[in-house]
Amino acid sequence: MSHVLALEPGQNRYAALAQALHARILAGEWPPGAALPAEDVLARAYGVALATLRRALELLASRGLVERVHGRGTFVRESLSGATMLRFFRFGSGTGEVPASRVVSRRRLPASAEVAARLGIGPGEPVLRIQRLRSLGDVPCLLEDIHLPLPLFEPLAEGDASGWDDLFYPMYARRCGVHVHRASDDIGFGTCGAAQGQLLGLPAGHPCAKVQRQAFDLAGRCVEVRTSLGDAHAFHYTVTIT
Amino acid sequence: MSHVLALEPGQNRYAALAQALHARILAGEWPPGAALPAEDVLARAYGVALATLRRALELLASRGLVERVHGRGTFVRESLSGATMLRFFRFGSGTGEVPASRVVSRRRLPASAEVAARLGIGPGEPVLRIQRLRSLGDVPCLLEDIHLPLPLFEPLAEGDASGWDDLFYPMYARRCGVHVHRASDDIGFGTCGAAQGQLLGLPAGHPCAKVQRQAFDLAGRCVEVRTSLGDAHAFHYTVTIT
DNA sequence: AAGTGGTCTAGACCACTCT
DNA sequence: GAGTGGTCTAGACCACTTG
Repeated sequence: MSHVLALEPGQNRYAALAQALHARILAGEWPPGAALPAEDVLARAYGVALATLRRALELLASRGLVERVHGRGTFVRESLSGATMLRFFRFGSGTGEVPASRVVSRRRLPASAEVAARLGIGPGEPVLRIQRLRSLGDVPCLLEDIHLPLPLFEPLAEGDASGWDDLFYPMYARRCGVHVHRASDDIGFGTCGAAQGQLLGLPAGHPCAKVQRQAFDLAGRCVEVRTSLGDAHAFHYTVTIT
Repeated sequence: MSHVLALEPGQNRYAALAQALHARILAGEWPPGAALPAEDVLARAYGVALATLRRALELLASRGLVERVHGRGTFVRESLSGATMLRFFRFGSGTGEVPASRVVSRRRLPASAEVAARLGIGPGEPVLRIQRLRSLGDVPCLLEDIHLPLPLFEPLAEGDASGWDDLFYPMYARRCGVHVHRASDDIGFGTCGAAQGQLLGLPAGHPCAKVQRQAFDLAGRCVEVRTSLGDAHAFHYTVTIT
């Protein structure tokens, strides 16, 4: 199989190559987790030097689109897994304790204007709302409010929710074929309402950190919107600038 | 001038090369802002291929140690400049308004245990404490509490402080020869005291975002410790994970 | 025009993984 | 041993900046 490379004026060959491969990944030619053809095969297919093709793949790797493993191959990245909201908080003994997770409620409902805007769908379109409480050793610490667009996440709308995984993203991939590839967390401050406080074991009006997340798939569509609430005094986050 | 490359077993040539150049930069052979020798000169000096030397320089560039400019050269990075604490807050009209800056107090004093620990000096050693209020259009929004180790920052301890720059880091470089190269911001929430609230125009006990910064020079020594306080309701920050 | 970094090639050899 | 990505070389040519 031979491919022609469309070289826009002023564009590098490796950038054009990366763009071409990116498009083929989005088209589903190599699904998440699958291996791309070997370097020399791809290089011959596009008629470029090995080093040029390697540079294109390194570009895709630096963008988090593929993962390269010495001796094994180059793979399309699977969904995120290590992105828990708990990294924003200092709870418990500091040991890497595993947080328990309980689904408090689950309902179909029409998207509010705000949720629809963040999901990129029309207001009133059906979504699945999941409320979930995370605890460390019986102490509730984080309340999550999750909205999922509904035709897509139908498999989660029915059936037993008590056996769900602690990590949602791998579950989205397995049960709905949705791969979360990138997420954007917006950190802010607010107070909790009475009902929220009750679940968290905090008085109404207690200061809370509020993290609003949008999660995106490979194609850049927003597939999840999530608001997490936790005691402001337990919040901490470190940024390094250079 | 020819240089020998110490190749630890299992180490790449470009990594060793980067390490060697890093050491020469730390030693002051090329001060911040200065240009390194041209690629072919360095490559010949170390007896490596051009591509290998380029890879070493790209490594240093990715670590923020040098900056490469097409057609001009490779330069040791100068101090940070665009790292204002205001990026953590949503104040004013949202337009890129320039914040005014007023030094509220300046005093020599012995380092408290906490400040000493963060600065990496002994407790009780002399430091300069600067308190500074930043405002947007007459509205105070950010209170900064800065501690500087004192033998080093002597030039700032005396003289008129009213004409100081809005950006401190370029001033540190110009007046004290200290180049801030990296900074770590630790974000948390708390409340303000009575005196702090008075300066910020907030009631005592009002919820505040607290950003604790450590700033480091090229060699990794902590050269500044800073605590910034602002209204928690104005706080917001976005992180993207991938 | 001279000097700098950026792109691209062709090919040799090494290191890791799997079976 | 066969197949993968990682390192290194030598050299040609291009693009940008400066005098």
